[in-house]
Order: sequence, then structure tokens, then C-alpha cells
Amino acid sequence: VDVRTVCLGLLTFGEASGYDIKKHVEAGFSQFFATGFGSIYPALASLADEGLASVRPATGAGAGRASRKVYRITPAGRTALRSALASCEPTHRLRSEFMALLYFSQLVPPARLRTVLDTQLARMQGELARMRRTGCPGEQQWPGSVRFVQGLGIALLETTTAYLDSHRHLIETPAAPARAGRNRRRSAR
Amino acid sequence: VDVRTVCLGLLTFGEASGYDIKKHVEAGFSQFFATGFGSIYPALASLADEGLASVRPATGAGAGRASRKVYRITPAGRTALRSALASCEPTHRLRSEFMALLYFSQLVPPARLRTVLDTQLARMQGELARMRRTGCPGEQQWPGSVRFVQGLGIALLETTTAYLDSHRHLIETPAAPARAGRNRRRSAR
DNA sequence: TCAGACATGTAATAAGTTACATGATTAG
DNA sequence: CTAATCATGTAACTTATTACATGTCTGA
Repeated sequence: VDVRTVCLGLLTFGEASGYDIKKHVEAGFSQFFATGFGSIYPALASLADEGLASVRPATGAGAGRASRKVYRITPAGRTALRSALASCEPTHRLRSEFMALLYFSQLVPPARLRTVLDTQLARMQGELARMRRTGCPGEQQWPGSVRFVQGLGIALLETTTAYLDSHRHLIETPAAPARAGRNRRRSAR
Repeated sequence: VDVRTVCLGLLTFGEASGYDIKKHVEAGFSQFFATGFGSIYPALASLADEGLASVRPATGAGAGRASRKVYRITPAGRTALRSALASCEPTHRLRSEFMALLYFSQLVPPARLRTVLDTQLARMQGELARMRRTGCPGEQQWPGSVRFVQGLGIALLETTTAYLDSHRHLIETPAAPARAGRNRRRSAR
């Protein structure tokens, strides 16, 4: 299950351009599945190639924009999507250089550590505020599952910011009580 | 900041083999930075190539094992690590097919959805129990930052399992739970 | 007219995952 | 003696990211 599947899935909520899809993802799903134009456009193109989505140039009132391409899922696309969702192995993996930094925070200059924590907290709090304001932009007709996932996103942001806020002193205080002087080697097992 | 940096960082806790590193990561860091042998061994090899770590075959009592290679960080390695930690941009991204599945759960057969949720919950609860039992295997001499990160890992697992447990009915009940008394959803499958 | 949002795409690169391939040691 | 664990490594493959490259429309 990759970017293609996610694009296909988002198309079940209505037709959309690559740009729309990026916006939708950013609005409430990027926390769980980050993507960029560099993966979305090729994904949509290949979907169209294989007949899983149809393309048409933008029409109608709001479509003055240049060379906008609107994608729509086809019946074959729905079948492929259901099949993919029914058979994929649901992985769940975080790759966080932020956490790696914290894991080795004793080797990070204190000022840098403070900045990194402040920046990340600000980013997360901003994201949190935005998500609480508007679940998703535009229509509220989306299925409950969207709100479900956004709710978990909010809960995770809350947990993370609260934890960082209340525990950062554990890694920011100058030193743990006197580990200097003794150098113990490990002989594990 | 990639697998190489994480390996280098873990070597600051003591010398270790590729196998040790994998075990360490699995013990309490895999939630934030999953890796496999396929990335660890090449990373250690390149680290040694560049003089950032030294290698020696296993020696001493506990080292009867076959062809075990023990890596140790060098002064150059420490410098490189500090430099990497001081300058990297700390990303934090989750790629979850599990969440994608839930996002599109209306298209997933109910039995499959239930299984996926049960499996994921069981995995997370097992992980949680394991982490609460032993923060990390072996020595407890690791810096506070390790416990800090593990604490966040536990908090996130708690939040996620609690949320899934208490909200899964929102995506599992056949009909829309909210308003509109006679709103029947089509039955997938 | 100029900045910023809208809008799409490609090519080179970087990166990790998977599957393969091998073999020793220890506990039962 | 056999299964599980320990232990390492490579090569092919898949994938996404980055940087580049282009162009329109709207409002200030």
C-alpha cells in the first residue's frame, strides 16, 4: 500500500487534481502519511495509465486555473482499491530524526537542543490548533473514518506536546549526578 | 541523519556488533526508528571504512559465537556524530498503511477491519507490556535521554491503544451513528 | 508589476527493504 | 539430532525525495 493506493482512496471522496490531493493530505492525514508532489503526480499518472482513474482537463466555473487536471476513480479503480485494502499488510512505522536527536541529546549542544525542542513544540502546537479549528477544509460530508483518524492525530499531538513539555527538563538539565570519572565497559549478556 | 548516524550514536553507549545494535533498537527505539539487518550491516561497514568506527573480531569469555564483529566508535566518529547531530534537520514522519486502511475503512470488509484492529491492538499492547516490564534489557546505565524517549514511546502506545479501543465503534458500526435515523450504508462485500 | 498562490511535471539521486545465501552454537 | 538463536553479509528491487523546470492567475 503506497502513495498510489492513498491517491486512489482519496479519489473515492470525489474527483480531485494532484494539487487537491496534496492539500487534502496536508489538512489532516499528513501526520500518518506524508507525501509530496514528487510522488503524487507520478502516482496519479500511473493510475490513469492503468485505467484505474480517468483524467479530464478542468471545466466549469471554478476552473479558470491553468492546465488543471481532474482525476476520477473508475470502476476498475474501485475494484483495485478494495483489493489492495483487503490484502495489504498494515505497517505502521515512524522514522524520526527528531527522536534520534533526543535519544543522543547528551551529545547535542544545549542551545541547539533547546531550539530543536522549541521548534518542534511550536510546529506541533500550531498543527494542533489548526486541526482543532477545522477538521478538514471544505465539505464535512466525509465519512466518519476521516474524523476518526483526525481524532487520533489530535490525540497523538496532544500526548507528544504534553510529554515534551513536562519531561524536557530530564534531558535539558546540565548533567545527571556524577557519571564522570568512572568508565565502565559493557560486557553484555 | 540516517541509519549510519543512529548506529554511530548507539556505539557511544558501548561497543557492539550489528546484532547487538538491532537488539538495542528493537528493545526501545524501533517505534521511532525501525531498521533491519539489511541497513545496519552496510551502515557499520561504511562507518568502519571511513574510520568512524573500528572493528575487531569478538574476544573474551562470552564471545564463542561465530564470526562476531565488535564495533567501537573512534574519536573521528564522535566528531562526525556531534557534527551530524548539531546540523541535521530533525524530521518526524510516520508512514502508516494501518492508518490509511482506517482512513478508507468503509471500503474494507468488516471482518478484515476487525482482524486488522485486533491484530494491531494486540501488537501494541504486547509491546507496551514488554516496555513497561523492562525499559531496556541489560544494563540500566544508559543516559536519561534513553528513558525519556522510551517514556514517550510508552505514552504514545497508551494513547493509541486507548483511542483505538474507545473509538473503533465509530468505524465498525455498520450504519452512521450520528443523526439521520434512516441512513443506511451499503454493505461492503 | 510583482509577489504569492495555483498548477504540473521530470530526472537524478538517495535510501531502505526484501530475498537470498551462509554458517556456528546451544539447549532440549 | 534438530530447532532456535546467534551472526553476517550481498544484490536486486522498490520507493520516495530533491532539485529542477515551467507557466497561469489574482490581488495588492
